[in-house]
Amino acid sequence: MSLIMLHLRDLPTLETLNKFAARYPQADVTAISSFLHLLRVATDLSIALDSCLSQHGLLQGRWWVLILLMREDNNTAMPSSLAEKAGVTRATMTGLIDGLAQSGLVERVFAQDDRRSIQIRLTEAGQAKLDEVMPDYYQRLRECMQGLDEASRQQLNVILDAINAGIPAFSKKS
Amino acid sequence: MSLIMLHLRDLPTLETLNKFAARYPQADVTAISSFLHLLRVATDLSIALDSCLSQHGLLQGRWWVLILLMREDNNTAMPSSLAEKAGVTRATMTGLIDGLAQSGLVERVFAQDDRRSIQIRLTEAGQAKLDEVMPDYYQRLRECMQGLDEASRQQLNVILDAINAGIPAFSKKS
DNA sequence: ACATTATAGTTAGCTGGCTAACTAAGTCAA
DNA sequence: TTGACTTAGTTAGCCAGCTAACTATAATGT
Repeated sequence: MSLIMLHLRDLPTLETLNKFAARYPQADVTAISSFLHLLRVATDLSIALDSCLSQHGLLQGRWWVLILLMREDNNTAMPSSLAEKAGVTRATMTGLIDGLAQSGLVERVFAQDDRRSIQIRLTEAGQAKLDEVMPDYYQRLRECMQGLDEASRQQLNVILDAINAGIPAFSKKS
Repeated sequence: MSLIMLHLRDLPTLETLNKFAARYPQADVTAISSFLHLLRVATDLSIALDSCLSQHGLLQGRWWVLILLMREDNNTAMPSSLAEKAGVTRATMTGLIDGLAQSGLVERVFAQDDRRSIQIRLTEAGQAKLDEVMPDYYQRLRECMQGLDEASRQQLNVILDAINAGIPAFSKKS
């Protein structure tokens, strides 16, 4: 589950935005500004998450697979289901599982009823790794978000939903 | 300027969050929820942006370089300056410039005073490409954000600043 | 003046995504 | 029942980032 997005460092000044808006009348200056700000903060959060995980020898993709497995009742899921939930291709999931299996954090269990499919199971070592990483991750996240009260968090969710609703208009094919 | 981040598709339900919070008492459920929501929407926005740019034969990295050049007074900048503003390494910028130069959208101009450094200049074709892409990008972005009034955009900026202030606590090395 | 250090850019090789093509196994309809 | 289709997983090869090492040039200090 890696996402490619802008690695913005240098957000435009209001002056720059107005210069561009003068040439391109379609520009909605506050929309652009909020959009870039959102991508920028999300980028930095993602980098911070990488930094946290790397201190435990994990990367986002593999970490997320472990979490998805722990969510399951018997800590078991099919690769195709994991791929879908993680938002990666099945090919990518094969690679993630290879890495996790090599580290002993998950294991492949062959199904007897359908010999095409296999089950991926979180091992004890995998659970132990999560028990090491998650408290650190949750503690850091708690501290990161502590400047935001419940009302602001709620507001943020409402705003994000509104933006999300507009995304089809952004990515339309025409 | 590509950023690696979660490609989250399957956000946890409240039930799942509570299950994790029961095992890991450090968990701050609303913090986790808002954090993942933010990464998810940013991810989808980035994918939408990719989709828009690809219809004009561009990728985020190269597109951003063109914009940075257009921001400059004489449409000219040094590779190292571009790298810093784009948030990529100089090595990556070399590759971006190679691609843009091959497409004729920028050109390398050798400096006479310091023979180590070169200047990158936006060509007429590069400006024409921006004049093709930016109206489409701005129009799509306007439509995407049209569900958000000015007050909400302002709120979003305040919230993002608050989160941004907490990022050092997230990525601290200890 | 000349050895050291710093700076600008490039190259080589790694990584973790991706798509497309493939194997193997199950399903279904003529 | 057998040929076409679907599904699960893997493999091969591409791409755009990255780091580390390199060349060339400039600046600095003794």
